[in-house]
Amino acid sequence: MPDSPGKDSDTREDDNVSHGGYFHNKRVKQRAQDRALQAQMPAGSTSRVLSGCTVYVNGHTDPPRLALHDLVVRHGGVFLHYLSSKGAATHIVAEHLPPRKRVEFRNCKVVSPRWLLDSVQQGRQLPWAPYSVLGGSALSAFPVTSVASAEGSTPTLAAESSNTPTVAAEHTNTPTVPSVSAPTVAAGNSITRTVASPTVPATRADAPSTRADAPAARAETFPTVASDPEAFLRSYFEHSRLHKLSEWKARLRQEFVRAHSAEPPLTAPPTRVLHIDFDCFFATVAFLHRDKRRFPSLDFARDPVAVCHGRGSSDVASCNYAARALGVRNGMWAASAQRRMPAGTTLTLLPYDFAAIEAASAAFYAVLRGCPDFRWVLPVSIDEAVCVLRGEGEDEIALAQQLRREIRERTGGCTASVGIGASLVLARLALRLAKPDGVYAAGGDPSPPDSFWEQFGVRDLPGVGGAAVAKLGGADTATLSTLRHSTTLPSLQTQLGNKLGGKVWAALHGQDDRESQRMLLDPCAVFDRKSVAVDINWGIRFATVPQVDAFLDVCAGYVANKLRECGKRAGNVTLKLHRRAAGAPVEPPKYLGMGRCDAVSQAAGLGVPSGDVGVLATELKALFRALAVPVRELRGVAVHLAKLCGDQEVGPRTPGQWLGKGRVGAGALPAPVSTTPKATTPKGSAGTSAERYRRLRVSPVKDRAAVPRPAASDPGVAAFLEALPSQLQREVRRDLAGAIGESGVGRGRLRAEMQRRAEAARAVNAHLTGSGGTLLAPVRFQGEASFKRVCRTVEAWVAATCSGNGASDGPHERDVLVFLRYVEKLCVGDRVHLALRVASLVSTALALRETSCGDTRAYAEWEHILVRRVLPVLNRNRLTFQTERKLDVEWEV
DNA sequence: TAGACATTCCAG
DNA sequence: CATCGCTGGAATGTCTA
Repeated sequence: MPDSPGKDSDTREDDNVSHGGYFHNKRVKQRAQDRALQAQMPAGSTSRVLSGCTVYVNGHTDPPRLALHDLVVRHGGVFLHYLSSKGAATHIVAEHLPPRKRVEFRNCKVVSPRWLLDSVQQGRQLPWAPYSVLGGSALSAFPVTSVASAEGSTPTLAAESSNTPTVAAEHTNTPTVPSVSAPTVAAGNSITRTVASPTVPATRADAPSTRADAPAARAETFPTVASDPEAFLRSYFEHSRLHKLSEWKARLRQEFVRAHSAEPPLTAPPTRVLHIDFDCFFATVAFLHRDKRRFPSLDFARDPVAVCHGRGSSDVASCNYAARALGVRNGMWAASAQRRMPAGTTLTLLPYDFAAIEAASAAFYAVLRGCPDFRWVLPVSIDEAVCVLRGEGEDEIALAQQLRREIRERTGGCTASVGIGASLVLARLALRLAKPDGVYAAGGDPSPPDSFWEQFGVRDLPGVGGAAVAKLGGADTATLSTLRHSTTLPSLQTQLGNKLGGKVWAALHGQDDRESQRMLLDPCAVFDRKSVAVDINWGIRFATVPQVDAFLDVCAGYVANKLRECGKRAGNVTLKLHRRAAGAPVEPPKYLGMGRCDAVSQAAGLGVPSGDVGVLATELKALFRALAVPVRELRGVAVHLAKLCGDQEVGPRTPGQWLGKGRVGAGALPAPVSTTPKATTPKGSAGTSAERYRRLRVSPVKDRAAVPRPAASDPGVAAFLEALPSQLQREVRRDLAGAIGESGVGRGRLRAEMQRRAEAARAVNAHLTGSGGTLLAPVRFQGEASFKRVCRTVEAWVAATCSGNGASDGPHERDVLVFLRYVEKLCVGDRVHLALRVASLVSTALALRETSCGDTRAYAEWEHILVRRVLPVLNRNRLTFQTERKLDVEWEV
């Protein structure tokens, strides 16, 4: 196969289309893998016979799955490792199907492996019907729409219809899920799922659209992280209350900043604030929007009601006051809540109604924002706001009652309560007394009387949670009244820490601490986003490293999109993983929950602030390998981006923001490190380590100036190194430090470090050898498939080409081509980290060589190869390398 | 001693 | 059938230059 530059042009187009989208196209990568595979095969053994076929293999087959993969790819087809939706494959290959699968795939072309073999043998795609595993008769064809959307660029349709003329036009609009019988069902696009009704009665179908035949709909397969990370995340977030809560809050804050950023901060804290929120919001909304035929006589005031997804280990998101009176609490599991019901009483479980919640919240905020008495309406959450009154003297209670009335009317019956006070903390405490469905104004001068404080415990104070109560040593039974007389500021600070101690002390005197006051004085500064994150700690179950990589790609896409939406870039990325705790059961009590876990995290500075998916994805994969959590033990994945700055602020020419710091332009070639002014070296590990690296590299060379060198290559290896993900940079530097005998690592840490690296090595090894279940074909270098041995070969090669006495000119062109090809295959074959590893290996080996012998010709030659030839290969893959640093390097060179 | 990073806690 | 355990921000502890 020719190495023509345009050979993956269609991939690039796909990339462009998907760039900036919520999730990027996984298929592109699969195809790239397969193309790489095909490129490795001898030219005579390939064909285009299966062109247009997208094949999924179900269950055990003869020949086995791997052989079929090979066959399909070899003959121009697309092989799916897993089935994201039934529309994704044109053919499902199986020997036989269990009954359940027969139902699931009853509208698909399910063929025996023989169909593939015979088609290839005869050199054309044979009719599939005679090979049908389901009996072949009168099967409806594959939905044309889904086939078309699955592969935009391949002429699938033509190939399909020529073989199966029965794909009649009548099917054009057949939905994938056959059970949606009513044509009036709203175009709920994406995945149709049967919403399990958590309600006690066994009857189903509470969903807004009525389904005549729900049981058939149940055959729908649900996306899992491993099988379809993108669909999993989308579906998960559509159903996660905590995700919604966070998302809504972020949106409200952003809207606030947009509307008020022009206004100056207040100079003095306001004297009166009003804290307002809905009573048991989710439960109220769920009740108001319940299926009235199923719950005709439900009485919200008397009957206990809770909102949750299921009935066992499902969290109670919200419950009404009748349920609370019986001991039900938010966050409790549904089964546990049920158990608290006295005999004869049942807890009614209602499903979430997120759309209705959003609508009610919109009405709520509309009422508040429309009130002329408020200087500011500060959003706290979807159902809660702090309103800052313009002045004093209004009739606060009357105002509050008026607002509550309007809110109830405009939300169709949601009640809200209002607490009023001279500070945030007093308004909040007052709100507690106001609930449910009331108003309370905290009075008293300068602070409320003991009778007010008597009604609270420490747990009622903002900022005081379980941990703080534990630190107070069971003081949770004391009322705030006794506490304010019995404690002192120093004792609180000893017990709770400086900040929280001070905060509690202030609260006991009816005042807000500095931190809380900031929200009143300069809300825009407080609401301005300082970090971006995605956390997934439910449903995380992986079997192989590539599955995790694919999920990290999705996460990177998600946070990158968030960054773009708020117009920011990140300077720092953290990967946080939850790992099943030793001794914890493999499957925890909560369905697909994380169970008992240990948390680990590692951060990486990006050097140049970035919002690029590729940069983020690369860093995340590197961090994942550094953390070395065995894939099967993973129970949670979180990505946090910090050190945000506006995306305008990162002009490509901002001096001092680049990694090298000293490198400002091609003309300003490296001043000796010793003379680099300290002040221009910004803080940041990348910068300081880079300095160290350069010092290390440069020092032992004597007569450098005497050798004519291309000006560009002077910062060569350093530039190359800096363009690597920070994790790898760190490793390379550690290697260097170790080799030179520099001991920058403490004793205890060293051991932990060794252990971690051993584990990381095992993880990578598992990935390589396929023992983790990877289906990737081996990539060979000089016939060698073992990465370890390839590394040794490469090292020896570098050594041989510049170990000379000054006579060596560097490597042979032929060898360089072979090496480049190897790196390229690694990249395309989804093993970027290995590509990076082997490339950094060369630079390390080189740096070591250079410090020990002065073979400058060969060294310069190698630098040239690294920077001008290897780096571009790495850069070519959008999702695997770092486009922005690439610019840096190219501009430099 | 400042700062970077890891970890913990809280809220809704 | 399950079930959807998020996320931003502050504070504190620890290590290093």
